[in-house]
Amino acid sequence: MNAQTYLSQAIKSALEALYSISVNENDIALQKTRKEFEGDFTLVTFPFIKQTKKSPEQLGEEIGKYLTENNSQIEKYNVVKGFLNLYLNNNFWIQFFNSEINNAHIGFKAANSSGKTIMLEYSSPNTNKPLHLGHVRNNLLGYSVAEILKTQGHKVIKANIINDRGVHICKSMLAWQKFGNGETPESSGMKGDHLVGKYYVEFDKANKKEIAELISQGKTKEDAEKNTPLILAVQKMLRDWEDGNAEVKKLWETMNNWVYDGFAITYKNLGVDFDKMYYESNTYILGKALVQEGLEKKVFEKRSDNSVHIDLTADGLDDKTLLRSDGTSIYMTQDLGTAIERFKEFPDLSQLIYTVGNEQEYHFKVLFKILEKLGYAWAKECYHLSYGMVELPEGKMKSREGTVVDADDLLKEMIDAAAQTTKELGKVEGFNEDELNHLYHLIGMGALKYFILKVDPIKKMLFDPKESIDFNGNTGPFIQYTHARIHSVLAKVNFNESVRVKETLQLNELERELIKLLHEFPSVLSESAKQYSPALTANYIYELTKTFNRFYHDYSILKEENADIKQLRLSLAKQCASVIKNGMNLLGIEVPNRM
RNA sequence: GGUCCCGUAGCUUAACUGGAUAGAGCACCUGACUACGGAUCAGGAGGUUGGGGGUUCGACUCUCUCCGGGACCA
Repeated sequence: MNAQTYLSQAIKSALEALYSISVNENDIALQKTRKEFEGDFTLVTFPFIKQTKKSPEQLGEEIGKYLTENNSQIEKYNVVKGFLNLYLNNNFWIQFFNSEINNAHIGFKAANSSGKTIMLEYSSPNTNKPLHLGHVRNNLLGYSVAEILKTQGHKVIKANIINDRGVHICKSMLAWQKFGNGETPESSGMKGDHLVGKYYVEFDKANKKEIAELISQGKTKEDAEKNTPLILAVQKMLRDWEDGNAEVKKLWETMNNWVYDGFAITYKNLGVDFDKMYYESNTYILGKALVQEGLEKKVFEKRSDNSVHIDLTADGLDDKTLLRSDGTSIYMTQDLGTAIERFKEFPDLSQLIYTVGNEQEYHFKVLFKILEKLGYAWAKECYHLSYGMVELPEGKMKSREGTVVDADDLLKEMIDAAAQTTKELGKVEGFNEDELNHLYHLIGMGALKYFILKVDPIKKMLFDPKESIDFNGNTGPFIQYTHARIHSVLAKVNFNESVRVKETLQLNELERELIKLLHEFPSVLSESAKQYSPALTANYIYELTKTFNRFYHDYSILKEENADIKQLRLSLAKQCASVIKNGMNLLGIEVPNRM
């Protein structure tokens, strides 16, 4: 049984027996005992002083005495001010450990056992330029949260909606037409997304010249920006696209396909995947039907100029336009239509999660509110997985100032750094070329992913390339190294993994600590899922790893003479390695057996 | 003008739903068993949790206000 449950129940009966007060088990504040005190869990007694009219210390003493006398597994207690520290006996922890001894996935609930289906949308790039550092955080976060949700028995559909239409891609197309001379990824040797991105930049450059030209002819800046020949041509191209002009569509398809080929490589290197791809060119029309629906339900109103609105001022939001007077639609309208469509497409869907940066918080607040007003019960299950911006030591990334960190460049740098360190340390004799490359990739990505995911998603994070390449301390490679070291120990012996540990064994303080940490993993996972935070999982693995390293340093596993203790240590090492591996996998990180 | 997020050691960060002396890593200083893998381990120094008020047995956490950084809506 879970230790907190066991203790809560015991405390509940103690309170009833001693003071005839009845409390809800959830109101019993149990926390891990801090390291400087002796104990496993601590009961805070302050909440009960009013009802019992006793001092916190007295309560602690009385409850502690009762608990140790009436519960065989509670061995001893001590009281410090209003804190009652409870110490479970070895037997309790060994029983727990034995119960999990053959479990290769401690803390994981059976796949699809919750009956809940969640669609988690992430990545969602535009097709006019390659992915950058900001997308990397999005991708890692989305992937990891999806994997963490699966551990709770949810069925998760990873979705990616690609913004493949609009002015942005037309800019690349037009510039390519004008200046490209038929250049292709094959002819240039450039990755497709980078090639298309190059023309997006070309467009911007050429357009700036035209703006300057117009201004020198006496136009205002504002006027000039709207009326350059290039801008007018792009607008025409967009209209042609919407009218289904065959030539434009063909170019559009060709260039988008270059981009998809490029993205596929980046996704593969990042190790992220999707169950469902959506393309905005297929879904942007869905908004139109939605507007009709909203008008019929009298949730939206049509103004005299034919524009459609919803007034959300009563909800502390604004008056939101959903259809402009000229009939052109708006992101919000598309997003509404798309959300509704998804619940039609997957009738068993219970939740929709959007992984999008925090600059869109307002957008999603409005989106969910409107869905609610339209009467969709699932609206309250929609969730914006919001995350902070990634900043560089020199400040924000700005594409105009060329300070954007390209995803592909970044991955390569990380992998190169991993290769260099690995070579310096020289521990990989016997690896062939493929194995080496795989190892470098795994370490480089481990460093990058851990660096990004260990930070609370909501916070903006600073990305210092120098620091991310550090492989010591609280880093991915540190954890990977520990795994490799455990593996190396286990590889040296034959031991029967399913032999249960002798229940009368005395545990030393670190063995005990490690078992307690393993016991904690299930609740870390459920909390991680509840908070949509891979950071909780990351920090836990680090804690486990650090504790294991201390244990490894202080005690010998293989040279232990007592066979029972040796068996315990081997099993313990094996389960620690397993939790480290499973936990890291949830962050999208592989762990090696050697490095 | 309105709404929202963030502020913790020099730097990067943690703290479970309000609990004990605010934990780590990097950098800096000092050490470690004739190494089950030193990408390791131990110790030192480093904090008025942006400032001030409030709520209470107790506040990094809740609340008000101000300062600073950022975002969004017209």
